[in-house]
Amino acid sequence: MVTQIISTMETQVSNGPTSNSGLPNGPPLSANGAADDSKTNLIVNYLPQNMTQEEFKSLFGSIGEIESCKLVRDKITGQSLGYGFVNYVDPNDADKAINTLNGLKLQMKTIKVSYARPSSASIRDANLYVSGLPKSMSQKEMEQLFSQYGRIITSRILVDQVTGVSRGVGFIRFDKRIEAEEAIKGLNGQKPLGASEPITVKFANNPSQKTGQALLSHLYQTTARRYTGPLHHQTQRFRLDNLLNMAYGVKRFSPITIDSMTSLAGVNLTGASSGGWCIFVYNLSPEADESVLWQLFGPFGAVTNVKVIRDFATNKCKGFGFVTMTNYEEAAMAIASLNGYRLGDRILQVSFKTSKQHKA
DNA sequence: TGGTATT
Repeated sequence: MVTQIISTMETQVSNGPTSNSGLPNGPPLSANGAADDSKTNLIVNYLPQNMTQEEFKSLFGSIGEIESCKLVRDKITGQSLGYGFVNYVDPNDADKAINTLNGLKLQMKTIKVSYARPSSASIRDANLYVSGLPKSMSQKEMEQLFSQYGRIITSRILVDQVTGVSRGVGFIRFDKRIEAEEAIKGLNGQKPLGASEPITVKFANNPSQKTGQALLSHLYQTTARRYTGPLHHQTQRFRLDNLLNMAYGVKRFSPITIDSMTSLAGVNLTGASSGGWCIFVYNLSPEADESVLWQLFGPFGAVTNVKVIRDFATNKCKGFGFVTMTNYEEAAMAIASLNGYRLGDRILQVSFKTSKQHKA
């Protein structure tokens, strides 16, 4: 398992050689001679911690041809930093990826897909740590306070995990480092309007001063998770309820693109394993595409691949597809939850793939 | 001082 992790640490996926900038048919060039990928290059934020480069490429490759993509990882530990870049060949596919994958729920996360800003030193280290905020101040109010110094990319107020009350601590990421510097000059030690205490504004700690212990802990968890065998049925059902609540929140039968949950069928335990657990999904509509499979199965855990089987002549879905999931527990829960599930006007049949599936 | 927004 350690070997597997290390072998993917420096993986980069790219189709074709480095572009011949400036040659006929090469990419468009901006004024300074750099390739202009502003219409094709996307940044993807809030990825699940355990998503791999291969899963990342598979998800975004389902939209269109990828020029290159990279899941950004910690240089030392190899752990995902939770974001990545996808550069498409066709600007239309970049636009399509934003429209179809932005907001996609994967496990506990809702991913964000947007155009990447041109890479530049001026946009680095622009994240601020703010403390001493009035507990009553909302994220919106905090943004209003800081927006006079520049364009805010993200903001967050930390809350008590139990009560949900503000801890008076937050983060503000500006578009440009100089904007962050100006905000420190203007707001550090100042009292917001109506506040009784001054706030502290400084640059946020750079993430990732990971210790060797953190690396070992990560490797241990990764290794331990792979060999979990079948669970007792009761345990499975309990875990299923928990997972649905985690994935879908209180309205657990109403995920974004799914209109109703009609049944929770039993788990078919006959599936085989090799490089993951292959799941057979039957009764998809002719219009079904890969994104629907990502949306259906993504919330249940690590999905490494999805495939809609299409008719060669018409390119319409032949009514079925396959999903590969890494972990047995997650695959079993996805099957238990999605078998019998009504998608549009169709009742899905979902099971582990068997060698004689067509007889069903 | 969190979850991870510039390769």
